[in-house]
Amino acid sequence: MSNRVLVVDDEPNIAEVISMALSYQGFGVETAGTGRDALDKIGSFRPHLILLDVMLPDMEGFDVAERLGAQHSNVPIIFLTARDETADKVRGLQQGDDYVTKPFSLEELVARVRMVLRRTGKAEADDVRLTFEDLEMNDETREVTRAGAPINLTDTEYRLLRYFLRNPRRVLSRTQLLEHVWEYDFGGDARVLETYISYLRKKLDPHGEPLIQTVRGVGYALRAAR
Amino acid sequence: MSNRVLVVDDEPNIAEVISMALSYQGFGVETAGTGRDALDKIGSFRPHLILLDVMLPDMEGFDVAERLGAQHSNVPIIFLTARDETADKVRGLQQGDDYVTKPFSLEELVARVRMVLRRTGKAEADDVRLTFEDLEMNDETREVTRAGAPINLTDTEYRLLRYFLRNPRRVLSRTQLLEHVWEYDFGGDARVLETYISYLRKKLDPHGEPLIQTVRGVGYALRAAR
DNA sequence: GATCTCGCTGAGAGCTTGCTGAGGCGGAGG
DNA sequence: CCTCCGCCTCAGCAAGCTCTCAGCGAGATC
Repeated sequence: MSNRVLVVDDEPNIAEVISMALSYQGFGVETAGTGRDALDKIGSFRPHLILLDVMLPDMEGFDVAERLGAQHSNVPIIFLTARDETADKVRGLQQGDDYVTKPFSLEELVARVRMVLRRTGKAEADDVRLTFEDLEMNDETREVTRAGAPINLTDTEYRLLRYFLRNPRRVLSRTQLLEHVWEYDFGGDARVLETYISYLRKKLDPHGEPLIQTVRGVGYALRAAR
Repeated sequence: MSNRVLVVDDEPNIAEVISMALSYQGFGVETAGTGRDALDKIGSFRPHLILLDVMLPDMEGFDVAERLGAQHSNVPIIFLTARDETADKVRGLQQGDDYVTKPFSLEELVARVRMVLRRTGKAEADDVRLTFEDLEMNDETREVTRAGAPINLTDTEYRLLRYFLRNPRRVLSRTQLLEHVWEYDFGGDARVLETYISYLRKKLDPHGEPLIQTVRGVGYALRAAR
């Protein structure tokens, strides 16, 4: 059985996107659009973790958190908040809680969710070690090696590679990659992706077979050459 | 029992073509030409999914969607829209919704329909793996093998073969193939098809018996030689 | 068997898609 | 304030794919 996450956001698009990303990674997911709704669903769904938008139509996310605390003391919460609401504005962080500022990339969000679950000891078998062929990644130390040789990656390169490692062999579309690795409202030139694929290949391939295959007109896949 | 789809488009030709493609794939289909008509039929037909043209004679597709939301909250909608109406113009996407720009290939449309149904958990049996004789196709990784040997296909070759695999043994007419694999208003030389059949045979047959049979004067079929 | 029609395939033009090197910009750290 | 590093943009180049065309071969018809 996998961990359950309740997503509370009044923007259906956002709730949807987050929900898809999480269920893709094997989490059980339910969504709620209002504070009331959230409080209702907590009883039946019994999530291990709650993703909670700070701004909700009927009440502040914090109020939800407080009422929650009264009932189901120990469910950790990750708050979703706009970037300009500074960190200290996020009051009421209990032990185990965390927050993420919008806009975020789905990769980042999923990473936070895993981290909080691990921290609060509610995580299932954790996949901290990701491997494919002779490529290894440790998501706790952020170390990456190929055939034993250490590889230095920048943050973006790292998150891109991690998304590939979580979806090996599968063909990932440009859109999918941009949505997951970049911030979800990234509006810039889609060719960044190609640049980063190029960076990754340059760093990974000197130690062996090419691993990132181009599927022309569709996307990219992490797989061994044929 | 299979999934039901309501097709709403005021162009009878388009509605017809889509309807045929979907019923061919085992979906239950009804069509409506106006917004009023659509709202009427939803009650009796109770579709699992709605294909909705954005431009309708009596009202905007979005209005239909809104009224719908009021009544039958959770039916996902796929909007059909002209290519130049940019993505963000497609407002009001609810959870589970999607959109497709015209012109599209029927293969693409069917793929979207399946995806949305799967996403909203209303899908029937999953068909990610397609096989025929010793030929195998995995639609997630886009890997194709014959007798275990991997085969590299370009995008068009892949989509053509997939359509064959979804309709094995059946004789498929040129028109049918062109409509499904190419964009439905493809105006070019119909002989592309022959070229691609030739490409496919060249790639598939070295590993065994010929699989794509010509039915002279009619079309092609995927079946073992006799 | 002759003729005609339909289908097959090799070659190649043109276009789309992807790759990569160079550089500007901005933030972090000294 | 200056420097360095990582992120993103841009433009030119390369490669791959799609489609066209034409000539040939194989079936069909009489």
